[in-house]
Order: sequence, then C-alpha cells, then structure tokens
Amino acid sequence: MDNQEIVKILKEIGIYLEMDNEFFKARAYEKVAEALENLEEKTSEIYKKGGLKALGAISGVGISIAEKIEELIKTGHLKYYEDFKKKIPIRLKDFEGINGLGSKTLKKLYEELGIIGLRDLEKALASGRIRNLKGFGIKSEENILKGLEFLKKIGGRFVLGLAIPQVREIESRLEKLKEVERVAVAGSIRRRKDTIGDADILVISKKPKSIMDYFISMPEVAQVFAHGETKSAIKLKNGLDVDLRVVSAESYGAALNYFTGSKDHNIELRRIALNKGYKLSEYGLFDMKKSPYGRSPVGRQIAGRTEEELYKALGMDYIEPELREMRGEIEAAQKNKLPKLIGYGDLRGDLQIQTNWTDGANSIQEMAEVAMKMGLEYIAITDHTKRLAMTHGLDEIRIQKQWKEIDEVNHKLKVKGLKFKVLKGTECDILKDGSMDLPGEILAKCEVVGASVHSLFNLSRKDQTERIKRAMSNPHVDIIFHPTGRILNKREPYDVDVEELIKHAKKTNTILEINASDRSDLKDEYIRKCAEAGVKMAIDSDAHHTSHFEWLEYGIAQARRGWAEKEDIINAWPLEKMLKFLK
DNA sequence: GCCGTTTTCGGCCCGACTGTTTTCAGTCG
Repeated sequence: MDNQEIVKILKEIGIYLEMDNEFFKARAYEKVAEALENLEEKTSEIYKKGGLKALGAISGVGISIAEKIEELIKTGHLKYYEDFKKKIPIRLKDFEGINGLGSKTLKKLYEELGIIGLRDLEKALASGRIRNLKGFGIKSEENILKGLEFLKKIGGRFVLGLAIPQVREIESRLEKLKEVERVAVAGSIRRRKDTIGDADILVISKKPKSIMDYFISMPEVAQVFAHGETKSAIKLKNGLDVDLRVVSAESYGAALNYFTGSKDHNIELRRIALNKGYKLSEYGLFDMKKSPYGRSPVGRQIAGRTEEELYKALGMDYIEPELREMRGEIEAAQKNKLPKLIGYGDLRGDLQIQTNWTDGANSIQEMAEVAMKMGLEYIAITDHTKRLAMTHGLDEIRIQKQWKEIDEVNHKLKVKGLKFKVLKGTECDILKDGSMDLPGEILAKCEVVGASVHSLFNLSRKDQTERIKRAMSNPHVDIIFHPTGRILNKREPYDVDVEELIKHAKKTNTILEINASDRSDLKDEYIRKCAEAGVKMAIDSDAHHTSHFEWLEYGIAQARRGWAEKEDIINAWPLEKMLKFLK
C-alpha cells in the first residue's frame, strides 16, 4: 500500500470523526495525513525497516495511529475505517472541492436523503429535496449547484504561472482605487507553490465598503461566496477562487503573515507565541501578561505592523514566504541558520531555449534580443534532436548549419558593442538504452549539452533510472533537462529513483535542471536534496517563444522553495565560471 | 489521538461570514 492510499484513508477517517464531533481526534488524523504527504520515503518501507517504533517516530504518529497504519500495510484493510464506511457509506472523494459541503452537511445529506455520491446529489438538487431539509434553503441549494458545476468544469488546482498574471491584474486594479492604501497578494501564491488552490489578496484601507463592492462586481466574477466589510470571497469565471481581506495598517504584518500561511507554519508560530505568554492572531502579536490592566482579554500589541517585527518578537529571523511550509524553517530561523536564498534578479543566463529551427516560434536573433531585455547575459540555444521527429529535430547536418547562424548573431552583437553571448547547445534525446541521439563528436563541439527523456515513459523504475544514469555518465552531457518528466496537472512523473540520480549527478558532475515552465521539474523537495548533496542545478525557461522568458521567475521561486542559494545555480554565475564548470 | 521544561492530564489556532435562525452551527482558510 503506497503513501497516497494511506493518506486518503487517514483523511477520510478525519472527516468521519468530525461528523461525530471528535474534532481533536480528527485533527490528529489530518496531521498525520499531511505528514505522510510530505514524506519522501514510503511508509511501508519505514515500517519494514523499523516496525511500529519507526512509525511512531513520524511527526504526529502515536501508538494508536501507528497500529492502524500497521494494519493497513499488513492486511490492506483497516477495520476502524471500514466500520465508519459501513455506518455512513459516502464516497467522500466525490465531494472533495465542492465549496460549502463539509462533514456535517454530508452526514445530514446521507442520513436524511441517502446521498452517497455525486449522482445522488444531482438528483436531490433537481427534485428540490435539499431546499426542504431543515437548516437548508434556496440559497444553500444554489450554492451546492454552483459548486457542482465548477467541480465538473475544472476541479482542482491551478498552475502557479497561469494564476499569477490574472491575480496581478486584479491587484493592479485594486491599487488604483482611491480608498486603497496598499495591496498585497498573500496565500500559496506568495509562497509560490507550483500549484495553488485559490488566491488571497490583502488591502489596507479605512473605507472598505466601496472596495468590497468593486471587488464582487468585477467583470470576471462568476460567483460571490461572501461579501462583508472585512472579507469577501468570489469565484472567477475561469474557476479560480479569490478572497479579499481588508486590514488596518497596525495589523498589516500580522495579517499578511496569517494569510500567507502555510497553515502548519501559522499554527507553529501561534504555539510559540502562546509559550511566551503572547497571543498571535491576524490582528497582531499581543502580550497577555503585560497589559496595563493585568491579564486583560485583549492584551497589549507588541508586534504586527510588519512581518519582520513579528518574527523578531517571536525570537527568530525573518522567514521568506517560500520557506513557510514547516520543513524545518522555524528551527533554522531560531538558530540563525536559514539559507541565503537565490534572489529573483540573480539569473544571468538561460540554458534551455528552443527556436524556429525546431518547435519554437521565434528565431535565434529574436530570442537573444528579448533575453537581453530581460537582463540576461547569455542564453544557450538547445533545439531538439532528430529522434523527436514531430518537432523536426536537428540531425548532425542541420545542427552544424545552426551553429553558423549562432556565429552570425554573436558577431552582430559584438559589432554593436554588446556583451551578450549566444551559446551553441542541444536538447539531445536520451534513447532507450541511455545512449545519445547525436554522435559524440557533435556533442563535443556543443558548448552546452542538455539531455532529455521524451519517450518510453513507462519503463520500469530500474530501467528508467539506469537509462538516465548512463546519460549522466556520458562525458559530453552537462545537464539533465526536466529530470522526472512531470507536467503539472497533466502528466505524472515517470517512475525513476531521483535519490539515485542525485547521487550519480554528484559522482559524474552532472547538473540537474529546474525547468521553470509548467513542468516545474525538479520539484522543490528534490531541489533541496540536490542543494544538500552539493549537486548543482540550472534554472531554465524551456522557452519556445519570446514571451516564455517570464517563466524564469517561477523556476527561481521553486529553487527558493527548495532552499537553494545562488551558489547552487550555475546560470546565476558569470559566463566564464559557468562554462568552466561544464564538462 | 497526541503530547509535554506551565507536562501524564488537559489542552489542542482562531476569527469572519453565511444561511437559516431568533442565537448559532457550519464552513473556510
């Protein structure tokens, strides 16, 4: 049984416990589910190695839950869970993501109307049975109906790069309102998670009403969930949920911190505050002891105007939003041991770019001009190779012709007195056995050799790992592009032992790519492993169009989420140093 | 159900908004 299945069952137990008003037990199960979700190692492996004791070492796992996990791993079943299912046989997964349907409502819908799946729900809505339930009305029926529509249409999470432009557009329109003093985007967007569930926007204002009225009546609004003086929530026509909160300047830092999350990070901060005799809320950090009136229920505000003073008052260094995932950042901040993250302006080059020689839209010259405007100092042209026939991939002859064009572009730049450099590169296909799609003598003449898997995604884990390791061992291969092959919301990664790849990258001095497009590959956890292992990485746009250089920002964001510093990223280095490092 | 230097019992983050209510439960983040 893999982690995902265990996580799903633990989460469902949490929902069942909520139905029985066992909130703290529910939270205990949820916490373990979250811990397992972030676990690299398989839970079954942990159990195999260390038994119940090793399970108990996982954060939040005590005797009771450890035994339940043991039962799941050993037998594939869990009586405790199945008893819940017998009592209330709802397909909980069906209702995930429908706004407004929580555990209590689901229980009621089952007990009163026998609803166990989406189809039952649709029928009940159509026949008007829901609006006649006690505690329900026309509005509740409408809300469920709308939630259902969106679940069918979109369902799930947005890729960061798709959500950010739209949210920034709303942000800039809010900024122009005269009642608005300041706007900030918080939530998982500020943490730059690679996919996001919704958007949170904060506004400082003393006159919230007109801002809220504007917000809920924007042309792209599809549905209004909430419309209050300090909080409003909407769904956009494209399915993205956006929350807007109005806060005061005194509370801005505390509110920004609170609405940025992550939830677990916030809970830990609040716990630390409590231990110090403080209370932390989105309104600020309050000292409950030192109130002039003794132990007042309000307390005296000691921080909250800025995030910086908040972290300081809690006795730790400022933590960048990208790190706030409860992956050791609080402990590191307490010990002054946070990494100095690579900055958003630190990239000097881009080492994966396609042009109209293959499946790109623009010429080498055009790509170079825009890259220069973006502030880069060098790019590598890395068109596909012949194996990828649908892109008209380059063979030995055509790539040499391309080199001539690159020489011409470089010459023109030089004549103009520009320092910008275009490098000769390739995105060479890795064949089934790990050999390369272009001969060694051609690769030897490329300045940057990237190697990619574009075929046979379903090889066994062992074969896929060996295939890529062999490519790494090739004396010409500098970088493995998009090492796990995933595409956000579209394609799962192929089965490959990334830890083994990281080890072999270290051994062979091969660079692993952080692909900044919607592949977001490597992902943050692997980036952190690379940084820890001393494996260097490259953040590349994988641009197929001049507009795609903007994606680099998302690649840097993921690198930061992986605790990467400037020294870990070779294209944050000056050209000479970078070239010297390549094989 | 978990956990611990306020510790083995008694807490567990905390507040806004909605819809259906005559005072609040449910949901969300």
